[in-house]
Amino acid sequence: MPKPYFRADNFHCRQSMGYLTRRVQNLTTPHAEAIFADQDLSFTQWISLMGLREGVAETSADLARHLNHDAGAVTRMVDELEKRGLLRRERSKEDRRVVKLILTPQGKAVARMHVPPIVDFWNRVTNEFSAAEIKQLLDLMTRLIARLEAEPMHEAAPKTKTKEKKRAVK
Amino acid sequence: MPKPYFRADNFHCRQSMGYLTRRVQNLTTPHAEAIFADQDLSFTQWISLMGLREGVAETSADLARHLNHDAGAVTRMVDELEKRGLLRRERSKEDRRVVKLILTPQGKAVARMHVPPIVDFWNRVTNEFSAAEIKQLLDLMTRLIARLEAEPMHEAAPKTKTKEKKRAVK
DNA sequence: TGAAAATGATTGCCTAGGCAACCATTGTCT
DNA sequence: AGACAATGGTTGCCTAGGCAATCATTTTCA
Repeated sequence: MPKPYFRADNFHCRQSMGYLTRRVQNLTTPHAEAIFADQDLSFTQWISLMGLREGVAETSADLARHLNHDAGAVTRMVDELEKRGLLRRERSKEDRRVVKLILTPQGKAVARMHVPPIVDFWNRVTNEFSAAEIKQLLDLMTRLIARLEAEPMHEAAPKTKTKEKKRAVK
Repeated sequence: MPKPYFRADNFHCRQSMGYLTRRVQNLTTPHAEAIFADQDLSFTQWISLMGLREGVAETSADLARHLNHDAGAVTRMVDELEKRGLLRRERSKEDRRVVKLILTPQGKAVARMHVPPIVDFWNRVTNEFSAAEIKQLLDLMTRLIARLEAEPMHEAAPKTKTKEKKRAVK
């Protein structure tokens, strides 16, 4: 295991993972949303349809985790997509808690329809990168994602000294 | 200029820039917010203080662009930070529209105080990467950011055929 | 087994952030 | 110069999304 790369003394955000990844996101999102601005589908809705299409998610809870959104918010968005006939809900036989989300043919068509402008955007943005560099970047991010998925969530430090007896977390 | 890397036919999100960068963000944010959950400072507020500290931003408008947030929202957040004595506003002499945001000593202290847990987090996440790989990733993202900053925003296609006379954009 | 914990889905409520309107100031173009 | 566009900041209003409570179901484990 190599020694830590980042240091708290001499921290500079322009060379930090958090700053750079966040900046990429903050610059990308407005472009993506602008592409969808004149459509009757929001960027978030499209991502959801694509997630279902690609099997990355197949339930409401999957989408919530995937989008890092609240489960309630996703329920309401799914309501909307269902109302428009882009997907349907189907109670699972194996686990009767879960409701599977199934794209309708229209849903698949709408998802596919919006792929080209997004692909064009990324081709423009990466047009000064070699194929090897793009591949390198995708690979490194994929590995980073695997590590992030494995990272346990931070626990809040207890405010008072903890006694032997375990305290209710409230 | 190399030929386009991404293609709309055979699109797979797990090998797409948009999906991967978004996923990194969606996995990272909850961890960062968890670190701040028991503090009396939000992650967004900390980012703002750091942006001011590092000279990445020095006005409310800078912060709004930087965070990809609404200017109004930033005004209110700055109100809060000012009320807590972490920064002060100072009307610029050169351009009397702008209000410079100046960190107070307490503001600087609070910003610095929260650096270590974030740095630790990123060192844990990247502990299976070599220094060269981390550097490579940071470099590629930096170049990507430069291209994103240069990319012009998407214009909505006009709904009707455009006449010679330029139309008001409303 | 069966009690407690975990998970999925949904709803009501509330807040952070988006939108639009506004004013002040500066930059641009003729 | 002076008209008009662009920019910075602020406010009121509204909505998307977060939080918490609830119920149904499943999993865990003593």
